Amino acid sequence: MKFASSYEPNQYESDIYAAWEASGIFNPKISTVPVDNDGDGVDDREEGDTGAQTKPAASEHFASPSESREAESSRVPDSPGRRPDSATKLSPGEQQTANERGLSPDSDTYSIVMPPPNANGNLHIGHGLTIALEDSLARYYRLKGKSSWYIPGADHAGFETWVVYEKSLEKQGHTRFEYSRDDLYARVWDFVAEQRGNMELQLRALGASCSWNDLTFTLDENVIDRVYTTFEKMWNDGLIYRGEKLVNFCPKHRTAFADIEVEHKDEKGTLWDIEYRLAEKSDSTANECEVGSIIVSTTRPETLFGDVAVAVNPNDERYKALIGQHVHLPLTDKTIPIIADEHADPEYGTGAVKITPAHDFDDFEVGERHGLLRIKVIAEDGTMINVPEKYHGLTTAECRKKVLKDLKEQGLLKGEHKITHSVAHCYKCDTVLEPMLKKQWFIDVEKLAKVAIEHLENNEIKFYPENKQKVLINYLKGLKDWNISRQIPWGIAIPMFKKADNQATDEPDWIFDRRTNLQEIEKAGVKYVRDEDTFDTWFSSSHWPIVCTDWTEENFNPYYPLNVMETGADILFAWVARMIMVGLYVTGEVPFKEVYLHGLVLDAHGKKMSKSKGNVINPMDLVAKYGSDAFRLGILRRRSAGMNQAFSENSVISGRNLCNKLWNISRLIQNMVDEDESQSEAVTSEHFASPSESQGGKSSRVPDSPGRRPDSATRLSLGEQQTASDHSLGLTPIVTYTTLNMGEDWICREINSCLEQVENSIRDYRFAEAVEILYQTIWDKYADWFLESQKIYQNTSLLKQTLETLLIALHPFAPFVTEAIWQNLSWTEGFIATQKWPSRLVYDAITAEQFERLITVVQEVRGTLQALPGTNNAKKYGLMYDNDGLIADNELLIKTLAKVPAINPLNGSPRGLRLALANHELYLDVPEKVVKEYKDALTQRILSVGRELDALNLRMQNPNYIDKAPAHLVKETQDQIKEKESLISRLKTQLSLI
RNA sequence: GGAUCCUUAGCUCAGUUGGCUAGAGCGUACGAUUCACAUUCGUAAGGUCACAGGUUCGAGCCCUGUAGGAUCCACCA
Repeated sequence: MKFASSYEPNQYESDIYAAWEASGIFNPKISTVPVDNDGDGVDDREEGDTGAQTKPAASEHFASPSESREAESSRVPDSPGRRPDSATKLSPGEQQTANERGLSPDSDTYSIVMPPPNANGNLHIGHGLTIALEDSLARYYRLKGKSSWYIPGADHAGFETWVVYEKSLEKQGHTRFEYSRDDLYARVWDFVAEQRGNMELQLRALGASCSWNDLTFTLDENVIDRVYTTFEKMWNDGLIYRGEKLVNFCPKHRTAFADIEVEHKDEKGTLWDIEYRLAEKSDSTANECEVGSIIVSTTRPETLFGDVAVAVNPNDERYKALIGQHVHLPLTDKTIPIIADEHADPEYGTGAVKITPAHDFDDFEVGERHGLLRIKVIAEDGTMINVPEKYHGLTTAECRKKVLKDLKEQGLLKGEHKITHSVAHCYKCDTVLEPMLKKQWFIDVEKLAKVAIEHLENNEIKFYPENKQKVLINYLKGLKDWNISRQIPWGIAIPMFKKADNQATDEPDWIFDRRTNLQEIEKAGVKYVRDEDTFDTWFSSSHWPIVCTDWTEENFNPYYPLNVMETGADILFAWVARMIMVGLYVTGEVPFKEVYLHGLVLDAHGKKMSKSKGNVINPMDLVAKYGSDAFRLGILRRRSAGMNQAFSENSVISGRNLCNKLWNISRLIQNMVDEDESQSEAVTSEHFASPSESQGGKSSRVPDSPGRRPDSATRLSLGEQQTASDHSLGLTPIVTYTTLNMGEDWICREINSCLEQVENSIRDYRFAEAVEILYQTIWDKYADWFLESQKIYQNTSLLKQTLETLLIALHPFAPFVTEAIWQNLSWTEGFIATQKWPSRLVYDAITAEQFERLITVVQEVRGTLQALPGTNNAKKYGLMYDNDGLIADNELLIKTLAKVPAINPLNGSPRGLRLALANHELYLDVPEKVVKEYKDALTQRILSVGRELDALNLRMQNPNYIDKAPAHLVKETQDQIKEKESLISRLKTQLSLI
C-alpha cells in the first residue's frame, strides 16, 4: 500500500521540492519583455515561446567582485531586461507555453517579490511568516491560472553583515583601519560567499515556490546600475546635495545613520546646573536683574567647550535684561553671548540653555537661526578635540567626570537633578549615538514625498490593514531630508568624485561617475577622487520592485507594478515609503497595487521574542519536528494584518494533525477506489481514466456498480463562472437524487461554499480565515459526516472529485502534504502545484438541506444519549420513528452515525423519550424509569427555549422593528417564533407523557 | 506632545458596509475503542464582548468620554 498509516513529512518534503524545482514550474510563463523570434516585429509570446528566464542563473550572483566588475562592460550591449542565457536553461518539452495555459500578458500575470533575507544569515520566525503568506499567494494565483512570479532575493544587509564581519576581524586581532575600502569590500564579499546558502536552503524547506533563476542579490550589477541611474537623475534634477549637518553617529562602528535607524530609549540621567558668570557688570538701569551670572541646565557638561551662546526664552521675565550680554564660558577664557530663542523652555531646568550647535540637534537649529559658529569638540572616535590641553584626547565619559570635578572646585556646579530622558542608541551595538557634524549626501525629499502623497491620496495603493495608508501619508508629510551616506565599506559605492586638492580650475568640485571600481579618475584633465562612503541600504532597497521585475524604460513590463508588496509593518517607513517615492520617481507609476503588512510574531504569552529572554522560536526546528506544512498552517492561523500576535507550538501541532487527517482521508479514499476497481474489473473490462485524460472532469468515467448512484456519471463540474447561487437561481439540477446518498449533495454544497470563502478570504488577505474554513470543511464536514456516510454507500467518482478539490484548495497553504498525496493517489497526474483551481460542484439544494436535518437528528440522538442517566447503558437504546420517510429511507445511515443498535417504526402509542429538536416523530426507546430521571433536564430545556421565545416576541411587539427592519428579517423572526412555539409544544407533550 | 492600534471563554485569537441563540483552536470535564486517522471519535461546561454614556427598530461592530495595554513618530538642555 502506498499510504502509510500516518503522514511523515520528512520522508517527502525535500524530494517534492527538488522535483518542483527541476521541472521549472515556478518560473513565470510570460516573459518580461517582448519576444520576437521570427523577426516580424510582433511579440511572439502568444505564439508559443517559452518566455521565461529573464535573469542570470543564481550561480552568477556570487562571482568575485573583480570578475563581476570586469564583466560589466561586456554586459552593456545586451538588450535591456533580456539576459543572454534565456531559454537555454530549459528543455523545450518541460515548459508549458503561455498559449497552452490560456494566458495573455498583464492581466494574467501575478507578481510578488520577496523582501530579501540576509544572504549570509538564517531565517527567523518573521521570515517564516513572510514566506507562508507570500507563498500562499503565489501558489493560489498560480492555481488560478495566472503567470505567477514569486521573485526571491538575498540582501547584502550592509550594516548587519558589516557588524558580523567586523567582529570576526576583531577576533583575528585586526581592525578595519588596516585595510583600504576596496580591500574590505572584497574581503566581505568572500566572507558572505562562504557563509551563504543556508538561507536559500531554508526558503526551500519552507516551500517557497519562487523562481530561483531570478534570484536578485542586492549587489547584483543590474541593481547597482539602476541605483546609479536613479542617483544620476536625482543629481541632475538637483535633488541630491552635500550638506554639513548633524547626523546620528555611532562612535563604535564609525558610521552615520538615518533618523529612522536610530533607537530611542528612555534612560535615567542627570541634569546639572552650571553657573556661567557675566563677563561685565550689567547696566545699572536693570537693577532687578542685577545678578552676576546665569545658571544653565545641561545633561552634557563635557560639550560646554563647544558652546557658542546661552539661550533664554524671549518671554522669560527673569532673564529679559540679560539678553545681549556676555558670559564667561567656564574652564575657558572665552566669552559667549546670551541670546533669545523660543527653543529655551522657561519651565524646564533653570530656563537657560547652553547652545552647542555641533553636538546637539536643537542647538544646531538655534545656531542656524542666529548665525552661530559650530565648534566641533568630539572627534569621530568619541574623544575630545578643540578643547583645553588637559581635556584633549579624553573620551566623552572621562571628560564629563573631569569637567564636573573642575566645575565643582571652582564653585560653578550649582545643582544636580535626576531625570529621565530618551537617548539615541545604535540599534546594533547599543552604543550611545553622538550627534556629529558631518558632510554627507542628502536627498531633498520634499518633491518625492509630495508626489508619493498625491498618489497615496488618490488611493492608487490599497493597504492591508487599511489604516496604514493614513499613517504613511502622515509620515511623508513630516519627512526630513534623507541622509544616504554611510561610512561602511560593505555596500554600493556612492558614484561621486571630488576634485583633488590643489587644482585651481573652474570644474565643479564634485562630479558623478559610474566608475566606482576606480579610486581616482580623470575628466577634462582634472583629477577626481572617489567618495569613500557607500549608500544607505534603504536607498538601493527602495528600487526593489523595479530591479526584481527587470523594469526598463524601453519596454512594457507586465509584472510592474507588483500585484502586492508583502512585508513587515515595522518597515513601513524605512522601506515601503521609500519604494513608493523611488518607484514613482523612476517609473512614474506606483511600484505595487496593494500592500499587505504583517505584524510581529510574539511568543506564546504575547511577548516579543528576543535572545536575551530566551523565548526565540526557530522556524526550522518546527519544520523539522512537525513538517513544513504544519508550520505554515500554524503560523497563519489566528493572525490578521498588521497585528503583533502570539504564536505557539500548539498551533503547529494542530496544523500537523490536519495534514495527518488529510493523509488518512486520502488513504481511505484510495482504499475505496482500489476496492471499487477490483470489483469493476470483475464486471466490466473497461478501464477508466487513462492518465492523460485524468485532469478535470474525471468523475464522469466511473462505470456503475451496485451500491453506487446510477447518476454519478452526470455529476460534472460547472463552468468556473457558475456558482452555487447561479444554481439556486434556476439552473436545473442535472442529478436526480435518492435519499440514500444525500450526503453527496450536502458535501458538494459545503465544498462550494468553502471554495467561495477561500477565494474571498485570499482576495482580502484574510489568510487565517481561509485556513480556518478549509480546516473545518476537511475535518468537521468532509471527514466526520461525508466520509462516514460514504462508508455505507460509496460514490467513488465523487470521492475522487471532492478529494481533488479539497487538496487543490488547501495546496496554497500546505503545499507538501497535498503534493505528497497527489503523487500517491493512483489516478492523479502531474503536479498538484500546477493544477487548475477547482470549479463549483453541482448539487441538489433540497437534498443537501435534508442531509443537514439528518445531521441534526443524529446530533440530538447522541446528545440525548450522553445526557441520560447511566450513560454506559445508553448505547443499548434503539430509535423509533412514526410515519417519517426521511428516517425510514436512511435507517442504516442514522444507525451507523448515531451508533444506535436499531431503528424501527413505532408500533402503537408513543413511548420512550421523544426527540424534539429535529421536528421529526422520533423516540428513543428508553425505559420509563430513565425517562423520569430525565424529566428535570426536559423542564430546564422548556424554560430556556421559552426565554428565547420571549425575546423574539418582544422584538415583534415593537412596531418600529416591523416598520424599519428589512422585510426578510421580520419574516425570519416570525418563522423562528413558529418554530420555537412548536418546539415548546413538543417538549411539553413529552413532559406530560412522563 | 502627536498618531495608530488593541481590550471578546482559563489561554491565544476570529467576528468583512450594524441584523439568527457572539465563534474557533488549545485547555478543562465526561464518555467511546474490530481497522482511514489516539496526530482518533463523541458529548458538554465555560462570555455583563474593559467601563460609562449616546445614535438606532436593533450595537461586540457606529459616535463621545474614561480606564488599562501595545507600537510608531517627535521632543526631552
